[in-house]
Amino acid sequence: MAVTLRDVARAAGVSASAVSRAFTPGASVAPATRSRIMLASAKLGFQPNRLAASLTTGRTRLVGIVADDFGNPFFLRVFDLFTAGLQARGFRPLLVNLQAGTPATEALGMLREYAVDAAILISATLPYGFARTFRDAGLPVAHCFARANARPDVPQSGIDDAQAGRLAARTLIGRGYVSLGYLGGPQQTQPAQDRFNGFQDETAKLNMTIVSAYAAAWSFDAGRATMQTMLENGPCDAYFCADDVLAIGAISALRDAGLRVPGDVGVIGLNDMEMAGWAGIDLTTIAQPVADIVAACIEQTLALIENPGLAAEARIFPARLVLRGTLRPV
Amino acid sequence: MAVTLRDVARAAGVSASAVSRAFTPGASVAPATRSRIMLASAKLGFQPNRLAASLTTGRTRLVGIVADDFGNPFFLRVFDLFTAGLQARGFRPLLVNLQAGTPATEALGMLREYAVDAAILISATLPYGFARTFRDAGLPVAHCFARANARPDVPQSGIDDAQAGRLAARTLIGRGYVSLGYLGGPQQTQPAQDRFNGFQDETAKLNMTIVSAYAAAWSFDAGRATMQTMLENGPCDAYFCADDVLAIGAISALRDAGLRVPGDVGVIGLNDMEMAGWAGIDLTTIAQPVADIVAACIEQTLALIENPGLAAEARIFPARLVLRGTLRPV
DNA sequence: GCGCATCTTGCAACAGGTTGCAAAACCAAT
DNA sequence: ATTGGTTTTGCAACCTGTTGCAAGATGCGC
Repeated sequence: MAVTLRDVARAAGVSASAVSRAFTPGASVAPATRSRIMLASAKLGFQPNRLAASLTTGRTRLVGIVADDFGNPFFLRVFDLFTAGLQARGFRPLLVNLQAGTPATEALGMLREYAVDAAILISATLPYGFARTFRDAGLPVAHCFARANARPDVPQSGIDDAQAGRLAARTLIGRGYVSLGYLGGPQQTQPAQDRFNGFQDETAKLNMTIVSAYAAAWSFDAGRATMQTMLENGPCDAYFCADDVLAIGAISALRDAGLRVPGDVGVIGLNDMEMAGWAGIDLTTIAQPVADIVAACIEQTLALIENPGLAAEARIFPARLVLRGTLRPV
Repeated sequence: MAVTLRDVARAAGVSASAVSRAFTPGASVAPATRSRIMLASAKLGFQPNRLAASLTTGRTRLVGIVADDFGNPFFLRVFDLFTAGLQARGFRPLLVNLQAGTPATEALGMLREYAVDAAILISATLPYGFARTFRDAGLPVAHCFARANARPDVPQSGIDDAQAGRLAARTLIGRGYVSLGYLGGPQQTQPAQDRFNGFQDETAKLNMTIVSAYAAAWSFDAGRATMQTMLENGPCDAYFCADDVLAIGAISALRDAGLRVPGDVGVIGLNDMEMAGWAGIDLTTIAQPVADIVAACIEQTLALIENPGLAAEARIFPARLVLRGTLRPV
């Protein structure tokens, strides 16, 4: 059915090797031969099969994208950047949509079946050993949005969650909020803990105590439900929510309880996803430089493919305050 | 580096064919032999290379997902459903992120290189001939969220946009709104036109005239900007926005102009994306049964792989009204 | 016109599986 | 034991490209 190398070879009156070389930049072919081959290819509609080529070259130019949070709108931008970025560099993304609890070995298997050149883990919630399973199997792997770690097991990129937490605390303190609350994502996830730690470090300097709670998921509903529970003991002056969606859910609960934001209570989120800036939401938040983080991750991944022995490095970017309308003025 | 069939064959003391058959359900292997092979495979960590297999079987179990709108949060859910659905049936999604204006032949080339078994177009904005280019090249293809068409060129699934438009009109008319406006997405896209046509059909029955405008993209900013322009001639009683994100942008413009929603002006959107239900947005909208649409599309695609001669069929689902807080009570 | 260096080309082996075919092994019945 | 039928197995060819090697072609300087 499909046109093969040998069909073209026959049509152009050359050997199969010649056709292969015509499609390999820098290979030894006479210009006249090459153009004759290209002509025949165009006429027959030939397109080299990269998978067949991968058998000998050992490269598929396929990169596995492993993600487990398709609920958070923040990730749409991330997928866009990853897929476009890989595509621009001649790689094609193969998606693995991790259902909660899929073991690492199974995800690994799904990718090895297709001989991907590398895998990228896009997740803040994946357990710690996940990336290591991939690396130990000899598959180049990078972890995006992982916990900041000066000496990581695999290349990683993201923000320093503790720094983001400190920034949130300083921002709230600077506005004169006194009793502070923290609303995190699932407790077993690193970002939820690290953001809390940074937040607490800064408040502890002033001997402030903070209340905290962890939502069951990084979602609107979980944020809303958790805030409702927190409110049973009365509201704080302001809350740091470890994620924008969580923050929006929390605000919904606050307003339902008759509290005005920012009139009665301040809220600051994290991520600066697109809709944080939408009217009706207008959320003050801490931004991750997503484009930089993704670009760094792609760079790390491709470097690792070139040189599998490369030492793992952490690319950590600063988080940045984005002021909108959910905190009172200074 | 990687463990191959022959390594396992050697370890298990059988031929390569035996190993291949051990991994092929229903193939002729003695149970004892199979378990010996499986044991050896497990010990060596062997995993069949599906790409190598595809050379002889002609099947990669790869499905190309072609999408061009990573800006609309609605699509995150769609990606989730597609990737999970394909995965559950043993297919792996290969993503093509279409930049505006990428010609169909180029997208096709990216997929043929990897010998995908089929392609799925996920887009309401792709030009009409796109899918046909794929089909004419002999690649099974289905189009999700395409224009409802009783006799389509390729299998398609989605809602009947005209019906959705009629539903919007009837809803607004039923609430007593008199002067009505339509805010569509990019004018050259089918859904923007068809939703308008349905909307107009219904209003024409009552001899109402409607004002209409088309946004430059299916985005918040475009919706907001277009509504600002529309307001120069004074507001309508209510607007039907052909997409939720557009509607949210439009509401932002209305409120900025000092108009209350739903006090002064009513707004109804389309899609019922998750955040339409969030507090602070609370958008009345028309829902597409996304899960059904995606499931139908996957089904159609896999059926087409099995039987490439299958006649193209349109699976059209009814759109449904979701009442929230942006229309005045009846 | 010759010799030598450089290009170009085809052959054949190979990458990692699959599969038609025929031989070998097995089983039960005579 | 022998026969006939069914299973199981291995051989070898094949899927589509790539690549080392050596032979053939070309070009250049003298």
